[in-house]
Formats: sequence, C-alpha cells, structure tokens
Amino acid sequence: MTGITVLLVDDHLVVRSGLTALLGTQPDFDVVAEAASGEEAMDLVEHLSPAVVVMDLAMGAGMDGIEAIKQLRQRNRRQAILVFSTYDSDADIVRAVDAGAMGYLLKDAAPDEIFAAIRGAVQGKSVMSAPVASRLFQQLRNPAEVLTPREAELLSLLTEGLSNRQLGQRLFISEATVKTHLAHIYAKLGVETRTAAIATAIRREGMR
Amino acid sequence: MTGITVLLVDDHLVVRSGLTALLGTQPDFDVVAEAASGEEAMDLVEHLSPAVVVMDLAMGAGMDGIEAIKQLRQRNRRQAILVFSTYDSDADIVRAVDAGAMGYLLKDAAPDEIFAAIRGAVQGKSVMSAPVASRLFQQLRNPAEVLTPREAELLSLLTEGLSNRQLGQRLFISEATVKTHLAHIYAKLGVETRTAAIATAIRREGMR
DNA sequence: TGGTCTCTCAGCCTTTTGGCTGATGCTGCT
DNA sequence: AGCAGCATCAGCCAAAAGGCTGAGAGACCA
Repeated sequence: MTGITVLLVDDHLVVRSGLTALLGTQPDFDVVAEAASGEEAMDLVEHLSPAVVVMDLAMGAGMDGIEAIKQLRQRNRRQAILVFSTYDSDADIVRAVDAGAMGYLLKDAAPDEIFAAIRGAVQGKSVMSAPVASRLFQQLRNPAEVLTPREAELLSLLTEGLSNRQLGQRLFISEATVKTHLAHIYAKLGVETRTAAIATAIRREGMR
Repeated sequence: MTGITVLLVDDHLVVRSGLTALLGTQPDFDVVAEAASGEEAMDLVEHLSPAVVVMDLAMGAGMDGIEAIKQLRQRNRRQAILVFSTYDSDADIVRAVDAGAMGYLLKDAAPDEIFAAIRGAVQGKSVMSAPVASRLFQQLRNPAEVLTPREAELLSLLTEGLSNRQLGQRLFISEATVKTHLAHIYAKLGVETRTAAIATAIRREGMR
C-alpha cells in the first residue's frame, strides 16, 4: 500500500524542502506535491486528493492560508488540513480552527511531534503544539475575553492603521458597526483607546 | 579539495534541513554543522571555523541573530556572515549591516540567489535580495526623513498606546507640543493618523 | 552675526473617535 | 418556541485627535 499522501503549502522553498526531507525519513509518508501559494494548492488538491494538507498561514502575495483553508473546506474535500506556522497568536489560532483546520503546529516543533500530528490528522484527531494548546485552554477558561472571528479580523486591520471609515469600506459594513465591534474589542482587551488596542494586539496577540 | 564550509544557524529544524538539502545539490558547498541558537553557533564557529555562516535573525529564546553577529565579529573571525531572514524591516537591515553582516537574503529567495550569495560572500562580495537592496537604497536617497531624537522618543511612547495628554505628562511638555511633534512625525513617516504611525513604526522601524 | 534646526507653546476649527442606548436579523442550542 | 450570541445598523453627545498658522528660546554652524 502507498503511505499517507501529503501536500505541502508554503511560500518558502527552504521550508518546503526541509519538510519534504523530514517526512521522507518516515516510510508511511508520501509527499505527493508542494505548492508555493494558496491558488496552487487549490489546483493540486483538486487533482491529487492528498490525505493531508500541511499549510503555512503566512503566504506572501495573493490568497493567505486562512482563505485557502476556507476554500478547501467549501469544496467539500475530505483531506485533513494542518496549519504549520511560525506564530501562535490567538487571532491566527482562532481563525484557523474556525476556517476548518484539523491541527496547528509551530515551526519549531520537534520532528516526532510533526509526524504524530500528521498521522493523527488522517484518523480525525486534532493535534497541536503545546503553546497553541495552552492558548486555546486559556481561552476556554476565559470565554469573555475571546474575540469573535469578526472582531479578530477587525483588530487585525486595525493594526494596519486604518480609520473607522476605511475599516467599514474594507469589510463592507457601516461605520456604526465598526464602532460597535471596536467597543467590544476594547472591553475584551481591557483598554480604552484604539492605540492601546493596537499596542496590546501587537504585543499580546502577536499580530504584525 | 573540500568545498565552501558552511554553518547554518536557525531555530527552526525544517529550515535547517531544507537549507542543508538545498545546498547539498551543489558540489562546492559543504554544510559542516547546524546550530539552533546563537550560543550554539558561537561554539561551532570556534571549533569548525566555517567559511560562511548563514544565520536567521529571529531566534526563539536567548541571543538573537544581531547579537550573535556582533559577538562573532568581536572575536575577530574571518568567516563571512549572511543573514537569512523572513523579514526586510528597515531596522533589521540596518542593524544587521551595522553588526557586520556581509549580505542579507530573504527566505523566499530563489535557490540560485542563495547559491550566488554564499559564493560571493567568501570572495568578499556583498549580496542581498532585491527588496532589501531597494530599502537600503531608499534610505540613502532620503536622509531628510530621519526622526529627531525627541520625535523618536515620542514615537516609541506612542507605540505603547498613550494619549496626547499622557504623552505630555510623561515627557513633561504641554499637549500642544505633543501635537506639534506628532505632526512632524506623521509628515516624515508619510502617514496621516496616529494609528498608521504606530503601524509604520512597528513594521518599518521594528519598534516593539 | 545671521541662518537653520530643534524643542517648546497657543488658539481655532474640523474630523475622528469613543460612550451610550436601543434595535433588527440570523444561527445554533435547548 | 425561546434564548443566547453574533453581526449588523442608527442617533446623540462628549472627548480626543488632527490641520493650520504663528511664535519664542536655545544650540549649532558658517
């Protein structure tokens, strides 16, 4: 029998070849293709139907990882999606899980951890790196302070320096709605102004 | 004869093995060791005296890349140091060059670019990715946009999320003066609002 | 000595932001 | 059916931020 078919998605060539080399040491893994962008990933999943997609969240230009996960889910594909990212910000984790990711690994994870996560993913198990799990755990203990996906999205745009009007235009909602979301975000972050929210987001949530 | 001896320094295992695999395709490269931290790199350079050190700037805990470069330089070693980083922030570039890096590559660079940079480095040539070179060039062309010490101080406090009043109290100046400084900062950074200034400061100047 | 830069401050006016209250439609859970 | 959470919107008011002009004091340099 052939092993677990894997598609790698990462815009950095060195990461792709590193991962390929790493997975190549295991007899039950079969890296069938590599994609450098979300768009490429769509095509390859369509044609190869890999059992697992290992995907970076940060993708230079075009479609980002979250968007790619969403689209793969919408196409009703059966493959498990594993996020393989450098950062463990709350927002990224929430959005990735929300989009339909099966697991969340950090790039400094040990090889065994990566192998286990992939094997678990095909069996429907959720595996994540310890820091990621810890963050999720914290969020469960403090549900009042967890940003909703929409709020996280807004906060992310906020850190780009947009005004309420620009935020509204970017998200196709009214300025009033933007203000409502912001008020909720401030309350959850425990701040009073947008600048403090940005400072908190960048330092605490790891956004940039 | 043996080829160009290379030491890889990166806290991510996949990046190290990817780079090793990549450099292994070239007959004239010889990756003699890999280090996962700045401290490890010190030791290995001491014992192996590689011709080139390829180093990531962001290193999880302990010594960061910049610090490692500085210390290697201070020990009067002959090896060329190449930065291999994900980001191209002005601050990172300036600090790396200042610390004594021979070149600056981005992680999405093409293999040929990486090979050429390493071969160039041993011959004393400076090689950097196009976006990096472009940023350095821009800085040379526009020395007028440098913040004054006071402005930089204000900008730094701004990224902590303070209001104009708080800034004034912290710096023992009136709110009017704060607004004047801010106006100058906005002009120099090419932004219109404080939130955009914070975003720019964090991404371009590397403040955090 | 005169010019330039930096830091300091003021007043006036417009735009933006934030606080508050209340309301609607949708979804998911019970 | 009912309730809770989420996302959407409106209006009103106060506070904060930003644009503009002008100006004085001290430092540095030609």
